Order: sequence, then structure tokens, then C-alpha cells
Amino acid sequence: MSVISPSASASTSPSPGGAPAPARASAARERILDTAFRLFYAKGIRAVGVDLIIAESDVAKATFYKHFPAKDDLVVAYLDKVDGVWTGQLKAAAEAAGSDPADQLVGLFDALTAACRREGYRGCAFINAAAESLPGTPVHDRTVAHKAAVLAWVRDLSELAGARTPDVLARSLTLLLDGGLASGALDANPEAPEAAKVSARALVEAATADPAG
Amino acid sequence: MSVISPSASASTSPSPGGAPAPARASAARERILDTAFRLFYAKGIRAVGVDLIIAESDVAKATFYKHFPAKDDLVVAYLDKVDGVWTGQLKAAAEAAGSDPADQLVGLFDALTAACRREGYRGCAFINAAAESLPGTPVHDRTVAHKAAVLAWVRDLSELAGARTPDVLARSLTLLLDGGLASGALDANPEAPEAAKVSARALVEAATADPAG
DNA sequence: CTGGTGGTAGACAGATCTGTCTACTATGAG
DNA sequence: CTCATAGTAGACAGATCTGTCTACCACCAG
Repeated sequence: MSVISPSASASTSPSPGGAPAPARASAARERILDTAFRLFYAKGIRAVGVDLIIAESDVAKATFYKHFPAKDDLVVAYLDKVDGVWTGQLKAAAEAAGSDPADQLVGLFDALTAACRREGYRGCAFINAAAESLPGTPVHDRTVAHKAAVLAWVRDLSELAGARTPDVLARSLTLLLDGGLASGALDANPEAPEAAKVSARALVEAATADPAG
Repeated sequence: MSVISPSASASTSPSPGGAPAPARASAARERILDTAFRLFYAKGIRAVGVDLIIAESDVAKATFYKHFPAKDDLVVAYLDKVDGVWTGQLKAAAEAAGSDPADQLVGLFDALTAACRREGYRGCAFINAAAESLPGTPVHDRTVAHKAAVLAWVRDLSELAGARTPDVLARSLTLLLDGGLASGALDANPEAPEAAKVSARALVEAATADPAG
């Protein structure tokens, strides 16, 4: 837990032409990460060897291992990337549903519907990664952290929506979400995300309805 | 789709002493399958090599390949076994809740709670297997078939319970169930199965309540 | 001109994994 | 006794996978 990069953002040469390599985000590294994003998700992590990623990224083996000393480092970077994309889609779907937190809790399920519809949809990258890793490993921990972050966000929304038991509501909604993510991979049928949204609405309404006056 | 075993059940020698090998279920085969059940679930399918299964089963390599010509054949047999066990637990939990189908729909979630509590729980074997296989392969198909069978069973119960839209209710409940199975592996916290059951009750009541008179 | 940085190309080592094959043993039925 | 069946023990081939290492190239800052 040392300071990794003192004044990491204070790049002395702030991308002169805009072209080359600002420290961490070299073109080669991005190519590797993009390839990993595509292949790991499509085929599974263990099913994709570093040799394939290297070939499809058009980089040299030494370049690969310079950026990612071990395959697992790339896997974690891949999960970081998926986290950014998926969390962004969830929040965008929620905000698209309006400013009412209760509506947002229902609206976020539109991200699920869209995900399941996508060509090559193969379930939740995190659940899949967890299935291929052992508890306690960095990869598994990254998955747990992602799910905890989503749960915390939904819990905050539930509180804003005035749920009587925001913890229970958030847990139920993420359960529906995870179920939809997992089922969507096994059943192309669009019924699943639809049912998830309908159920989410029912649960949100039940949890926020005024019992008396 | 040919007839695999004409009069398969008509074993000419119906287990004289009860001891030896009634055709398909030799002791060696059972040992292999038991070992696979344990190791595949605990570590993942790709993470377990046939050599390890052979060593832990105390069989010879030739014996292994006689019973399971390829590793994937063992994987499918493993999923068949899991299907039997898990489906049995689901139905037992449902029946333990009484004779009212609505109660059974809620009670089946007790199987989820029990599963998540078990030492070494690592999620749903089928979701995990799907994460490690490609759509269209026998292993993946077996997973899809299992999920379809559970959905069909829950749908029948929903109909018996008098749900207005048994399809939607069944879909929602299996979503909660799958979500609980997936989350349980990422979050030892027993809140998840509890929330699943509470939500299930709410959804069942909402779906079967008499809207007017 | 020099030296550091980031990259290319690819051989290589060592482990591991699936599946085959040979040779031998035990047992029970006819 | 004979023969088929089920099993044991383990070498072996061939593929694949991670990670290392050598050698070379291009560019830019000082």
C-alpha cells in the first residue's frame, strides 16, 4: 500500500501533439485491453490464452508482459473496464427515467433489456469471472467489489425514493437484476428482462406506498 | 435420435446379490462421478483436469475413458447429477411449505437459503458451467435445459396458485432464484436469500390477489 | 551523438492437459 | 478350462499455455 505514483496526474509533458504515450495509456496497452474485453467476454477467461490476445492485438509478447506482468493483471483490468461501461449504462438508464428516484429504480432495468438484446450477449462478465475464479483471488475480489458497489448505489436510490426498508428493496432489486443478467445468457427470450422490470416496479411501489396516511 | 437401448430397463440379470455392476452404474463410474461432482463444483470445470479426477477417484485412466470417452461427457453427466440433486431440493422445500401452491412458490426459496448457507457454496453449477462453455455446445445446452425445466415447474405451480399471469410470475420468481444463486456466491451475507423469499411472497400475493370481488 | 523508452519478432523452457495405447490382473459365466 | 468383461498401472504423443529471454528497431530529449 505505498504511494504508487506521487503526483501521478502532474505529467510534466502534457501530451504535446496529443499523439504518443501519456504514461499509462499507450496505444499498445489500449489495443491489448480492447482485445481482452472482446475475447474474454465472448469466450470466457480461461478459454482465451495470452497468445491469442497478443496476436489479435498486434503487439509483441514482451510488450504485453510489460503492461500486464501476469494474465491475471489483465483480467482485473478487463473487469475494471467492464465495470466502467456497465455502471455507466445502469446510471444512464436510471437518469433517462426522470428525476424521481422511484422511477430511476425501475428505469435502470432498461439497461438490462438493452444488454440482453445485444448480439453476442453472454451474461454478466462479473458472474462469469467469478465462476472461473476461486474466492479470495484478486479476480474474484474484483467481482465482489463490483456487485457491492452496484448494491450500494441502488440502496442510496432506494433511500431517496423513501423506501421503508431501503436495504431490503435494494437487495431485492439487485437480485432481479443479477437474475436477469444470468438468465439472459441462457434464454434469448426477451421475456426475462421484461418480467424483471415489471417485478421491479411492483416491488418499488410496494416498498414506497404509504401504508396509512 | 436412434433407439439407444432397446428394452434398456429389461435387465436380464436383475442384480442377483445386489452387489456388482448393473450395466451402467459400476462402482468405478460412481466414484468418478462423485469426484467430478465435488471438484467441478468447487474449482470450476476447466480448472479441474481429468488427471486429477482420475487420481482422486482411484481408477485407472483407461477405466475413466471407458466410461466417459471425453471430458465433456463427464461434464454433462455431472450436470445431470446436479440437476437431480437441486431439483429434488427445490421440490422438497416446496412440499415442506404445505399443500397450497402459493405457499409452495414461496417455500421453494428455503432451498436457496439452505444452499447459500452450505460450506463451500460457490453459486449455481449451471450458471457457472454456462460461463465456462460456448452457446451451442452440449454442456451449454444442458444448462439451458435445466433452467427451462425449473421455469416450467414454477409456471405450473403458478397456474395452480391461480396467478393471473402465470408466465410472468414464474419468470419473476425464477429471476429472483437465479439472482440469489448467483449473488450467494459473491456475498456470504444471508440477507440475499432472505430478501429473495420476502420478495417472492410479495410477488406471489400480488399476482394471486383478487383485484375486485 | 547518445541514451532512454517503448516497441517488434520470435525462440524457448517448463508445466499441464487431453486422449491413446500397451501390458497385465481378477473374476465370473458357460 | 476358456473367454469376455472390467479394471489397474503407467508410458507416451501432441497440443497448448504462461512466462522469460535475446536481439533488434525507431524515436526523441538532452
